[in-house]
Amino acid sequence: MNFYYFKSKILDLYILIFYHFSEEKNQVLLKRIFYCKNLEDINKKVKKINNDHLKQPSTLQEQEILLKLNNLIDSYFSGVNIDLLDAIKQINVSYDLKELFPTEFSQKVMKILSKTKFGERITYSEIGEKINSRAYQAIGNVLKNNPLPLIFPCHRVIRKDGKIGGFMGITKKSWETDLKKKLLNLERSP
DNA sequence: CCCTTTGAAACAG
DNA sequence: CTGTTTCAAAGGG
Repeated sequence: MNFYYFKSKILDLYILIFYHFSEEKNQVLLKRIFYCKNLEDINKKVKKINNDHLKQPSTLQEQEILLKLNNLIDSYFSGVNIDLLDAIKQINVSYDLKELFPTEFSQKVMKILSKTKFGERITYSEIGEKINSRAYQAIGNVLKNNPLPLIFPCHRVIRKDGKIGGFMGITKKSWETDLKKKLLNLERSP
């Protein structure tokens, strides 16, 4: 597995990406994305993975793809209406749906989430209705464990009472919930 | 089995 | 309007 990170030019935030690169397909296969507050955060996450063959991008091809992904994400952060789930396909970035979401329940949740577009919001309750479940906390659990935030826009899920809801496992006010707010705000149409 | 979980609803103050 | 209590189903240990 490889990792790559960059600092956003728009938001005060680092993005850390774990991925696998296939030279045959010239494709970056996403495994996990993290929002990080600072470099220390990144170090912790990288150490935690502690995979023997963990390395940074080596080939020119993968660097090229990652740079495109970097730019795509920063455009998104600057308020451009981009469907990341779709846009990454065009720059040879992909993911394995079954690997990311092994259970039936999580797949259903993510399928509904994938349908929410830029600027839209959905509530935990509405997701529950659509998948015929009232296990709201379990839905929150799936979203918390979302391996590819941003790509799968879990920040668009808010509470039914209009409150922002939790983010990255944190419910109280924090930089995590502030980030969720920022992400929702930048999607607001001008 | 036991515990926790990015929530909701009902209720108290 | 803020706290509590109960509910609910999935997932990890």
